[in-house]
Amino acid sequence: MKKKALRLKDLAQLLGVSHTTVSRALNNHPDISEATRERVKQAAAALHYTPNAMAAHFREQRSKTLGVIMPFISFYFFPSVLRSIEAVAHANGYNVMITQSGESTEREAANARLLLNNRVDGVLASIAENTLEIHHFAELEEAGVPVVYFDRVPSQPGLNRVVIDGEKAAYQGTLHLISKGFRRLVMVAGHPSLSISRSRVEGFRAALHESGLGLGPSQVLHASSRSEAALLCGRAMLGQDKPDAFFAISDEAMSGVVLALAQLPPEQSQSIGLLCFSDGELPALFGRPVSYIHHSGQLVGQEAALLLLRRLHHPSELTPRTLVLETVLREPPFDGL
Amino acid sequence: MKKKALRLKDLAQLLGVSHTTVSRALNNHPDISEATRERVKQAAAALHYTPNAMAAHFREQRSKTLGVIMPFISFYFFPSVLRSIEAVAHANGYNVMITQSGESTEREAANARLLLNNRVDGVLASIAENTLEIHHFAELEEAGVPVVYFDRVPSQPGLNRVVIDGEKAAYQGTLHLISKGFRRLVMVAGHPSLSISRSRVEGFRAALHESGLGLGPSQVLHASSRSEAALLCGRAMLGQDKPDAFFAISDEAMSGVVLALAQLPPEQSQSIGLLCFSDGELPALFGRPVSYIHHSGQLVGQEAALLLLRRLHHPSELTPRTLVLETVLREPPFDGL
DNA sequence: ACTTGCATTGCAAACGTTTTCTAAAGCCCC
DNA sequence: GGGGCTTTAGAAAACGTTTGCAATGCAAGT
Repeated sequence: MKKKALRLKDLAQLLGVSHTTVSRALNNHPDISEATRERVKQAAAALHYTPNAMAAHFREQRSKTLGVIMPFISFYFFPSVLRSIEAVAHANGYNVMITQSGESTEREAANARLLLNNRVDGVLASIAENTLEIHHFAELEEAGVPVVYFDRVPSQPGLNRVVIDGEKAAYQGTLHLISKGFRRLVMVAGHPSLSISRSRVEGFRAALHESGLGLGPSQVLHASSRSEAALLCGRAMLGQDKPDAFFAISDEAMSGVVLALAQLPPEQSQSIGLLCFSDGELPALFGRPVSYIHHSGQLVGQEAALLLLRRLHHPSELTPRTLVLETVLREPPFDGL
Repeated sequence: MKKKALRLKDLAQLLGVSHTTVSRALNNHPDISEATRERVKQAAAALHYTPNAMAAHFREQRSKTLGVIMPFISFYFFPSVLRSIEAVAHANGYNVMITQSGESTEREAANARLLLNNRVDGVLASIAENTLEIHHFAELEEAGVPVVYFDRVPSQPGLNRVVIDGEKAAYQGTLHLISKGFRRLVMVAGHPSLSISRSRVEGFRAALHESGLGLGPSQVLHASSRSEAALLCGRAMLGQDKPDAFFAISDEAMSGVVLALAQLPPEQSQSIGLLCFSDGELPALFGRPVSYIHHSGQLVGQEAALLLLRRLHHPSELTPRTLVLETVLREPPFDGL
């Protein structure tokens, strides 16, 4: 089955030229005449020459590959990001190598090292819940591998990031809920050390304060999964000071809320206000009105990949930048099905 | 910023041994004494030696990388598959390189060629809607790169596949709906040339025939996206012979159904029976009872990756096999939130 | 003492490509 | 018709690792 692959040298021999010429012809080097170039390309196609990218990358000392580090390729958000990272990368001649940290800083560091060993040209990273030190990412930068963080970004200064203004969006979202008449708001956030949690909680807090409502002790729930969100939210609905609206920081958190509310009698749950940060696919499906702050994973991935490519192609532009994407609050009914 | 990376040779020089010895020590070659091995490893760690995997892979003529070809890293199903592929691959020392065909056979072929150029050790593939010829995959096998297909598999004989018995599951699911008293069933399928569509439609048809119901002309809808499913399903609900149950072949198709039903007055839609093939995350969220045939993307990815690894490690076991995974029909209420 | 065998280490080749440097060939112009 | 220039092509080096084989040193066997 496995026959020896045709090499540049073999192709050259068959054509009666040197392998140098073949290489140059295939790479459109200007030194090669139109005639030979065509002849070489035709032969390469006819004989199914398969260039060994490994050898080329090794020789060139760059892999033409972008590494990705994310917590999980979960059902929410990250797939959209990955999808557009892949699209942008391939459109620009780069491959994509993915790794998942599983929310473990240790595995995140191991992944960073793995990508470094594989000499990826750049890295796109969304950090794990517990990651505070970013020594493992600093090592990448020191080795000349630029890192662009997206969504879940570290708070250290001087980094390249693609984010939304979660604080502002949460602030506005909270005011929106208040303007709708809701008063006992509960935010369902993620792990407290995550920047996205912190900033959105801060926006929530600010809006409540400004509206004279203040932030009670149990008005922020921290849940790392859908089921945890459901649990905490269900528990909140059993207390005496029942929430009249939930503001979830992700599709996943909102899913938990919806699951919890489904356990309650309709008359108790139907008037509850719901708002979440979302990629936009899920809210229309919940079977009840859910407003959302559109946070496009597609856009995040695209911009992060483009920013990384820009850093790769113009290494001189060294000033780290944080790209803040726009968000829009959308209310049902959502058109276009 | 970018300083020259420490090489095996440099490390050897610093230690006063040959680079051969360093290589062997780091790879736990038995010929190296315990003492030197330790000394080398300590030095490597202390000096942050970063082995150049590109060079090693090139030399070994294998990339320790699995390639993945899928239509889209969409919101449904495929992320789960990818997630476990990544997990299994890394647990076994393999990297993962992903590509999306975007439902285009041409891009699928280009991706196959790309992966071949990159000398991936094996490929996991789920084919595009229109793919009938699999010449581009045959080329991989001819070059010694084994291919394992999952979920959307070609129908040619002699291939390695991981699938579910969609026909049987659809047959049983259809009988289930009939036993619940539904009579005017409509199946929402995908592109008609996809094997998963064909087999599930076949099971649907068989069950209808066996129950003496027969398959009317407009009882199978073919939709390639959520919005198309919603459109066709909404149109079906406007006809005179309104369906009383929908059987969707994916989470995505069911999402379309749910969106369409949400447009109708509750009294018209609430009694409609709903069943779909699903990864299991979505059905609980729809805000109305939806039964599903559990089709675990996680399991599919895991088994496909394991099968591929088995082929890589035991190339002698050449007989192609099709692994058929079990499915379970689940009905609400779903426990565990 | 000389050989045999074993444990440990080193030398050198090889993987397939790109690229720098050099050389040959063709051409123009004096 | 030869000097200098341009165009084209080749020779050789380099990228960093792994590995077959040779070499060394030492202990044990004869």
